[in-house]
Amino acid sequence: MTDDHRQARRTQILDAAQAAFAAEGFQATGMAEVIAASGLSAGAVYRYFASKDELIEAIVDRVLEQRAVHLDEVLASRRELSAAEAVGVAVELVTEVAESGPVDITRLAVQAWGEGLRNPAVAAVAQRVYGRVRTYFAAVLRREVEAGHLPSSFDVAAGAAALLSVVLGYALQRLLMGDVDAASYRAAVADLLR
Amino acid sequence: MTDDHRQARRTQILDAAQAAFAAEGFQATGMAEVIAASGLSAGAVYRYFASKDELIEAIVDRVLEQRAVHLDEVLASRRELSAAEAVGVAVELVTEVAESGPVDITRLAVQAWGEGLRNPAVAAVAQRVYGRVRTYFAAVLRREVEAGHLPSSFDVAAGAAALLSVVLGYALQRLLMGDVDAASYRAAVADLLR
Amino acid sequence: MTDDHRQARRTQILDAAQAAFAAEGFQATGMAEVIAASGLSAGAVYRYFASKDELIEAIVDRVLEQRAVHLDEVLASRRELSAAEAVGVAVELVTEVAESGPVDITRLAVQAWGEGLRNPAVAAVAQRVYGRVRTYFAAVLRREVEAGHLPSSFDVAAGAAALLSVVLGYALQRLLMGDVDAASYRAAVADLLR
Amino acid sequence: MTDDHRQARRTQILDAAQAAFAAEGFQATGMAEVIAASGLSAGAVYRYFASKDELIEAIVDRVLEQRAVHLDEVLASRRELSAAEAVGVAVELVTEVAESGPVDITRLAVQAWGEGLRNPAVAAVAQRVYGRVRTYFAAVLRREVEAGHLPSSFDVAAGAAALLSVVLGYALQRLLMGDVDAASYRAAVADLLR
DNA sequence: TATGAATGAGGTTTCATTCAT
DNA sequence: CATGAATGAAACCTCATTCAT
Repeated sequence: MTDDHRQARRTQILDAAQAAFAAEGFQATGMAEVIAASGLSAGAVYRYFASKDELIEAIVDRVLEQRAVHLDEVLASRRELSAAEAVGVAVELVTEVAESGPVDITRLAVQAWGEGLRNPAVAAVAQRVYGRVRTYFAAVLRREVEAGHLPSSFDVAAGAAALLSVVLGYALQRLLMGDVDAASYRAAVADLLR
Repeated sequence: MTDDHRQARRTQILDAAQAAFAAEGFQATGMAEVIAASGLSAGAVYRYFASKDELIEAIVDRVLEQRAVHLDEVLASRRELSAAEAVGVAVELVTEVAESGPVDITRLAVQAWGEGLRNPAVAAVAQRVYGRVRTYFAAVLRREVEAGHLPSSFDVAAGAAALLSVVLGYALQRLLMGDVDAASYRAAVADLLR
Repeated sequence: MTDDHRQARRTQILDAAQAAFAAEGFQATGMAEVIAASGLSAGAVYRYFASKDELIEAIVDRVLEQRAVHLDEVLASRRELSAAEAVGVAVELVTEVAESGPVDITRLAVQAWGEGLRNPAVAAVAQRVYGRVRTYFAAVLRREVEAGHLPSSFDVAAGAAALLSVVLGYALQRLLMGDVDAASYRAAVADLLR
Repeated sequence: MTDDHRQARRTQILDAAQAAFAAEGFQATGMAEVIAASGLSAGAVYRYFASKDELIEAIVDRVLEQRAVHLDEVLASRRELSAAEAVGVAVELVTEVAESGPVDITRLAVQAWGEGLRNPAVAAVAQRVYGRVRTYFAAVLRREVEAGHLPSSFDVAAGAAALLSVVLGYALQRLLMGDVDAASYRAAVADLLR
């Protein structure tokens, strides 16, 4: 059959798996749940993904990649942001993604972190995608150095990691602590970064 | 038997479980592995922990609690820290803990985050412990507001969440990305916070 | 379509199945392997053989029948053989068949024996074909009795079974033990039968 | 628990598996059938045999080994047999074993031959046990050579293989053809070997 | 109190076969 | 006539947990 069909089926399965894995994590979710949620048969699911691990990797890749692409798009439309603004945009995006759709996809990211500690393929995906986000933050920080807002000795790469922390930490605390408000968080970050 | 004995056995089991869970995560680690690592029998382990979930909860509680206590102690000895210094101390503590001992306990924290999304008891532990850390950061920030380094409108609670993000994000990126250096990270955070 | 076409397709499938089944046995070989080896689609294979069992039966029938026909031809050209010579010719034929072609078809015979124990249709094929071979051996032995080389009380049918054993046992030991030489075996059999 | 217990359980499982595999062959028999026949749970069976393959190997080993030991004992009590007598004894033993017990164990031997073609461990067992039987037949034949009943040029190893063929071929035809009588077969073999 | 053998439901994956296109 | 995607029962095996000793 056509490649379109293949993509459609993979998407159908990934959508189902995304919801299932987001709810319970990768290891605690059985393939039976994914299969039932997909509306397909076990055989059909295994035609498109050779194993649960392959499915997990595809899910992580898709979710993280989509978020990064999303961030790229938003940032491309908003030029010359300050560090505080860039982080704020990312925080806003996390919030929007979390609240859109039937399941909160940001839960998957947290699950992916744990999975990445035991599955090198998942770790590689995280490194690639988060690396790209850090590269963007690094560019923003470089401009801040050039503008004299940060010392010339400033380590842009380490700073980018710190900004990424602020974003990932927001996503985590939003889910785990449940008491973080996007607007307050953004405002506080802006104040902290001057 | 005596309560001492009971505590000794629980510690023995928790130590074994800590190493096993840190390596592979909670769900992917079998009780058989924990039991073998503990040097006890299945029956003995189940005498002290009624279920795997109870064991997980105890592990998470102990690990997070120990870290918070550790942080308390260090901070109690270093009065009147700035926000940057407080975060720096926490980052340093994460690094020390990670590099001490045969297994990197910070891996457990990341696994606990994922587990907390599906297990309310684990989430409660995280909320309690991370809440305490945030309370400390809030106190630090309050001093910064009083000193005029931050506007009087500054939301200390949200700011404390952001500082916690910087610490947790460091622990995460250290494990998952593998390219974050504690000293550079601390320096960059100090520069970013002025 | 024409009957020729049908025969061509069946042969194409049987050739593929023969190789696959010879390698791994009937039960351990999946239809997927047969289908892939045949170069046809699953649907096509099932158009010509209603089930795996039917395919197995057809394979066994073809292979055993071909061997028996082959033996008939060779024996028809060599009249008035002694028992030792007849067995020797059969042993030679087994060796030639085993060593000709990309896969050793004699492996299929051994697999067919096991299959015959659970599949009456396969057993029936074996009974028919091996029965024919025994009939031929019986004729040879009858001549030996008439020539006075064997007592008149000699049970020709049982003797034929024994001679068949010598041939089948050769095929088996050649495959399973791997240390039987056709020439030595023939010579030893000739000596044993005087 | 004690080693006795372990042996008892293994025997219990092997007995059940023996019956199940004899009926349907190794590949066509599901572990569920073996487990049900054993009266144990799945987990218990897998405590004593790590995999189906390991169980198959243990079954083949036990069955072939028991037959060889049995043959050794019978032959040890009957010294100075002729080749015809030795084969006769073996044929008799095959018949007795086949007819004793609730399932015909000789079926397992035929299944083991097919399995040996795809499973090297099974082939190794067959080589070892049948090799021992051939060694015994070789000793018998050596005596026949020394007694002048066979030429001094006689290849005892090849001759032993031929005698083994007569025994294995009897077992096979008894099962597959169903029309071989032990007494007639033995008499015919005796006549053929003079 | 401690053991570890036993449980059996549930895990992931494969398989012969069908049928809409 | 031919395709190959889809089926879903069944395959092998693991697992958290229990309980007789």
